[in-house]
Amino acid sequence: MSFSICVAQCTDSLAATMDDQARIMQSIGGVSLAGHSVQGGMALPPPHGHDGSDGDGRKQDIGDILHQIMTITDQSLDEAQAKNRKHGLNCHRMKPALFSVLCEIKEKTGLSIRGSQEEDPPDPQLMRLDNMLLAEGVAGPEKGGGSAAAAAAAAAASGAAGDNSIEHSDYRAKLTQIRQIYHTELEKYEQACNEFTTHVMNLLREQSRTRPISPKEIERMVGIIHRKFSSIQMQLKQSTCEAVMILRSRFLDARRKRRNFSKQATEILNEYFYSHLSNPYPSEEAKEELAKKCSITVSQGVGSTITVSQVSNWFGNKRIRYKKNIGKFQEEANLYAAKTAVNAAHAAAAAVQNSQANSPTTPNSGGYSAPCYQSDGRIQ
DNA sequence: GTGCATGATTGGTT
DNA sequence: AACCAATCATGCAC
Repeated sequence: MSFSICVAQCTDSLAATMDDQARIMQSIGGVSLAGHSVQGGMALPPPHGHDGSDGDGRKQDIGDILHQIMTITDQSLDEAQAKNRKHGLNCHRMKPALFSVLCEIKEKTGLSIRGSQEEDPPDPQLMRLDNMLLAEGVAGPEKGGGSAAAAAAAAAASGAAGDNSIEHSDYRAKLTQIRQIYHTELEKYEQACNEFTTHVMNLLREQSRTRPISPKEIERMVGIIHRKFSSIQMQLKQSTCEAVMILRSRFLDARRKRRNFSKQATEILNEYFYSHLSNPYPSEEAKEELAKKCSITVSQGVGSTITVSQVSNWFGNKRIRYKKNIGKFQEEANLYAAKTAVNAAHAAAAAVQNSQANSPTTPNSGGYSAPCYQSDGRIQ
């Protein structure tokens, strides 16, 4: 975000303070100081003129110091001449007293922006953002403990415990990513704020040697800087909230999105379906078994995990679609019938190896049986 | 872009 | 609660 803007704005504030300084000098130009009228800044008597008397000497002191202040303020501080004057000013015996008076006048003339000095009531929008970030687990202590990766891994490891566990783990992983970015940025801003505050404070302290700057003024400046940075932080919070909202909506929408099962998973389901065509209603245990089997292919890097309810959906869809158009599925049915037959044959061969009962297996012995449909089309 | 395949959802039925 | 049937919405081959 715009760190440079903040810096620019703070620098503006500094420039404004410098303007204030000039105005003060003008305003006190006609003020009677130590009983003597001092004309406008630049129309001061020459700094080194002497008229002999002690009183006049003191007047001369004040006039001298004021003149130096004005010259330094108007000119570049880099100039060698200004350096000399600065040095002269610093060593001037009247300087502390005059600066103290100038600071007092500055405070009294109301140049301090009292309104902004007052403690602002907490911004309701900021509070909303904070509450949301806290509720979403972005701000505040980390939920559930452990790292994001660990949390995601734990969620994934729980497998088919919940239908949305995988999506949920994805959601949590992404949320943690947002959280990390948020905290990193926040830390960066705080660091930048501290650095900038220190820099400005040093600058003001340095300047306070050449122009009257009260500690209150420095405090105010720090306040201004902090406000600027907190407004940037609010932008960060807002962006984070938006990111969370987008993530949420995507997560919810994702429920409706579908991904095709892997070829292996479909094969497993089809094998079961066609080998149980007379009663293609797997029990809860069978569904769990199938879901497990299908999900194993995931660990081999294929497709995504399949839940029990997905297996139920698949069988529901398959039954209705098979029934609607048996002809279309005939080829597929024959294919899987042959497949299961071969499997069964292998199994049988392994079981009764070298057995005398080595009769050839019929295609249907593998479990394939013609479906029995009632007159209304219902699968029996 | 279009049409088909397919996983998910919804409302009704048993 | 499980299932059916219709429908939605996306994936994918062409």
